[in-house]
Amino acid sequence: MVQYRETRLDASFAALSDATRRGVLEQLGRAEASISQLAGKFHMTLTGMKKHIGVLERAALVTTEKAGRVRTCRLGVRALEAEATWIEGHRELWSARFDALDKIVEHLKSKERADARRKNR
Amino acid sequence: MVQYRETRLDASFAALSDATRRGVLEQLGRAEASISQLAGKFHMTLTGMKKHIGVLERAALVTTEKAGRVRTCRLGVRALEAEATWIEGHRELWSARFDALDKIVEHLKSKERADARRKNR
DNA sequence: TCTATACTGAACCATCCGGTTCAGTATAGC
DNA sequence: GCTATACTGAACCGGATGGTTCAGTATAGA
Repeated sequence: MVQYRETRLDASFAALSDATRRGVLEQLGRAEASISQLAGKFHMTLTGMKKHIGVLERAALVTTEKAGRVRTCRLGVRALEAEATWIEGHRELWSARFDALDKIVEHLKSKERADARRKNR
Repeated sequence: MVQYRETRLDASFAALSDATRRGVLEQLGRAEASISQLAGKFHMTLTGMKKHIGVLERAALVTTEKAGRVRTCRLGVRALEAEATWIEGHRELWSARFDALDKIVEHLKSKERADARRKNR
C-alpha cells in the first residue's frame, strides 16, 4: 500500500512536459512578456498561448497581472522549488545505488589486474 | 523565435506527472519488483500497471527484463539526470532574480527604518 | 468618437491518457 | 499433460490536452 496523492507535483510536472511551455518559462526567465508577445514568439494564436499560460499559472510556475488591455506574465516566485526537491530526493536514492555499483566494479577491476600480474609472473 | 524540441524531456516530465508512476519509482528505489507485485501494491490491474511501466521505460526512468514468466522492473541507470539538470539550470535564473528582489526589499526596509527614526526625532 | 489592439470565452476537433475488460500466449510446477 | 500464474495485446471508455476559429468585451490613442 502506497500513498500517492500530491496534486501540486502532478500539475507542475504536467506543465513541464510540454516543450512550448518550457520555452515560455525560459523566455520569462529573460524578461516578462505579454500574452500576445509570447504567442508571436511561439507562432501560435493568442488563445492557444493563453491556455498554456493558464496551465503554467495553475501549476504556480507563472504569475500574471492585467494592466489595461495587457496581461503581463512573469515567473512565479518559488517556481520549480518543489519539483527540484522531489527530483533531488530521488536522485539520492539513485546515487547511492550507483556508488555501490562503482565500488563493485572497482573491486572487480583491481582483482582482474592482480590476476593478470599473477599470470604474467 | 525559439527552439523547442526536446522530446526526451517531454517524455520524462510527462512520466513524472502521474502520482502512481512517481510512487512506482519510489517503490523501485527500495527494491526491484515484478509487474504483478506493483499492480497489487497500487490496486490496479496488471494491464494498467504494464502501461505505466511502459511509459516509465520509454522515458528511460525504468528498465525491465523478462525471465521466464516474470518481468522484473528496476530503476533506470542515469534516471532523472537530464531532468534535474534542466530544473537546476532554470532555478539558477530564478535564484538570481530572487537575490535581486531580496536586495531591493532589504533596501526598502532599511529606508523605512531610517524614515521612522527621522519621524520619531 | 472611431478604430486597432489585447485579451477572453465558447465551441469544436483530433489525439492522447489512465484505466478497464476480455481473450490470448507462455511458463512453472505438480 | 494439466492447471495456475504472469504477462501481452486489442479494444473500448470517459475525460483531459493542444490546438484552432469565431464572436465578444474593453481599452489605448488618434
